Amino acid sequence: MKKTILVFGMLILALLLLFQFSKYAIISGDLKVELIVAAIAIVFFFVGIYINKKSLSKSDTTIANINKEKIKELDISNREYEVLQKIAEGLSNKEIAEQLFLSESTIKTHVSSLLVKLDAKRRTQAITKAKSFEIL
Amino acid sequence: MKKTILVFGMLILALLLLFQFSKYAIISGDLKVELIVAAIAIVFFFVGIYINKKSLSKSDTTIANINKEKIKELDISNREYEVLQKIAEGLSNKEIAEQLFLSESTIKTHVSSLLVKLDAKRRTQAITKAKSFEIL
DNA sequence: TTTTAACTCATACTAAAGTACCAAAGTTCT
DNA sequence: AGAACTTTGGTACTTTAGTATGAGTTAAAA
Repeated sequence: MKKTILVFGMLILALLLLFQFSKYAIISGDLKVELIVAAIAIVFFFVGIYINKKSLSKSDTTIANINKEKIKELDISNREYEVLQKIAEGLSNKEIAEQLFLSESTIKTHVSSLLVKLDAKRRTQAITKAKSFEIL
Repeated sequence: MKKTILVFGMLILALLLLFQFSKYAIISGDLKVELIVAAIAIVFFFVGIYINKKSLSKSDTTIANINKEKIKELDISNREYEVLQKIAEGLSNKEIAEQLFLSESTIKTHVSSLLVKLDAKRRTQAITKAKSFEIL
């Protein structure tokens, strides 16, 4: 967040400087008009691209924010969420157990409570529901 | 495709006109320098945004094209793909059988061959692999 | 008209997945 | 320290999933 503000601030500052410089250059006639116009065009072209990308990634972040709230809303614990992610990766209970250094029965417990909390009958349905809740 | 080329052509033409006009305006001194610079900046800013969006939507289309080719490449038949989609929706073999008016054993046959073709051990892994292949 | 490929279905298994119930150990908050 | 919750794990059992194999049907291509 702070980073974004800083970057945008710097950007605006740079643009204002460019603005002032171009005005000065045109009036004093040090540079050719074409060059200045082209420079402004190019700079603002890329600024447009940059801003657009920023706003797109911002909307992604917004979705990511909804996620965490939804997870809390569904009362899904940290471990359960971890297991959910592994399920979505296509791992079996045994493989998840190995990766998290837990027993398979523990994974089964987590999976069962996940299915209840997500109102799913199967792990595959848990994946689709989780995605519809924008949790994954 | 033709539409895109047309739009881009018009855009470039408009920009060249703007370019020439700004040159004329600055030299003849009809308009204030600030206004012209601001106008160029704004126009190119939005052009940047526009181009960026175009390129993003283009890449989406490309991904959609890869899909069908990849399905053929993996030698996945129509029915198998249909079953794959149902799996991704989180349905059980029984439910898929009911929806497609087939027996459960037929679905099992399709699922098994899908797992082989996608090189997956489980239906959940089939989902993730299919998505990585941009098939779903 | 064969042949090929896709689609269908069955049986008999094995292997996972999932349920139900219980219980101990560890955290966190008061 | 005690309450409340999370995490962990076990047993026993039921239900799906998945494999292997074989076989009949259909539609299109050679």
